[in-house]
Amino acid sequence: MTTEHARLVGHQTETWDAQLVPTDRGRVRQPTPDCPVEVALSAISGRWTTLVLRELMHGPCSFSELRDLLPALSAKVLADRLHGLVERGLVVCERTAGFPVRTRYQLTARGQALRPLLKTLYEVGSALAEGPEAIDSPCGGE
Amino acid sequence: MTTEHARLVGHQTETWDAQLVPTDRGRVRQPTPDCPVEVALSAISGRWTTLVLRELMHGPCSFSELRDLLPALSAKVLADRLHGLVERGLVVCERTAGFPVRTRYQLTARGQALRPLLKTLYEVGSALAEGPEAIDSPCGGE
DNA sequence: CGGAATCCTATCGGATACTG
DNA sequence: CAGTATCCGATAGGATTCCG
Repeated sequence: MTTEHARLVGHQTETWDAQLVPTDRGRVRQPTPDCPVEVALSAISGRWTTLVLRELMHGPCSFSELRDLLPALSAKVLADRLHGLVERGLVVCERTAGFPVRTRYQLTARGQALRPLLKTLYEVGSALAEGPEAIDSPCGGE
Repeated sequence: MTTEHARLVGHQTETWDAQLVPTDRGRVRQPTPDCPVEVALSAISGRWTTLVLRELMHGPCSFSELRDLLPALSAKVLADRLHGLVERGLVVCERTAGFPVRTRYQLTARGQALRPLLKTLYEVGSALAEGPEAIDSPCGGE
């Protein structure tokens, strides 16, 4: 009875895993935008986003530097990603006045907060990749 | 010069952040399927997936139980998600022989490996949600 | 240099209806 | 109960071309 789920949904008494859902914000039955998990997911959403973030974690970059670091990423998609990141306050962009224009994309403090997430993605992904001993599960079956 | 990036890409000497990219598998310039980060991302990819995983983390569920727990999730999408998870060896499905048919979706050991990821998503998402003190960044600008 | 504009295809996810 | 089948609108994201 240790991991029993008393999830009699139609009727009160719902227990939540304190590790997965520590606060009320996570007690959702739909992918609502204000659920912390959704917030984090949308921060890294979109193809190439984690790679762009990885480069920026390393230090500020100009548009072209990012293009050089990720040659297969098209200008349009890079601009899309960058705009999304700026929109969410994860990155700031500074531009020089002169010509040719120079840009400087840089993580904000909030953007830096994504570091542990990238780290965990890597760790968990590594664990999944190396261990194809799938099939059986020691879950808490009754 | 502590966090300088000696990323002279066109020419050798690339340094990698040992925390973000500890192994060769992550030294990629594109979203390749075998990069650990991509492996983890594809494990949780798709709308509703993290919610389905959350329920399964709590214990095995039948198809209908999942539908009750996530009422706004359509049968089609739930089936899609479940199939994807089974395909990747994160979940197993058992069915009773009799009638009516009963199912039992359960996380595998690999599926359980996603727990720390869900936890981190929640934590990082919470940090982002509560701290809109965006703008300035104490990054390692030169 | 640093993009924006346009176009085009693939896939996603939701609604609805039906089946073993 | 546990799905499948079909349809369909909305994006995502890549290629290409042009602009300040």
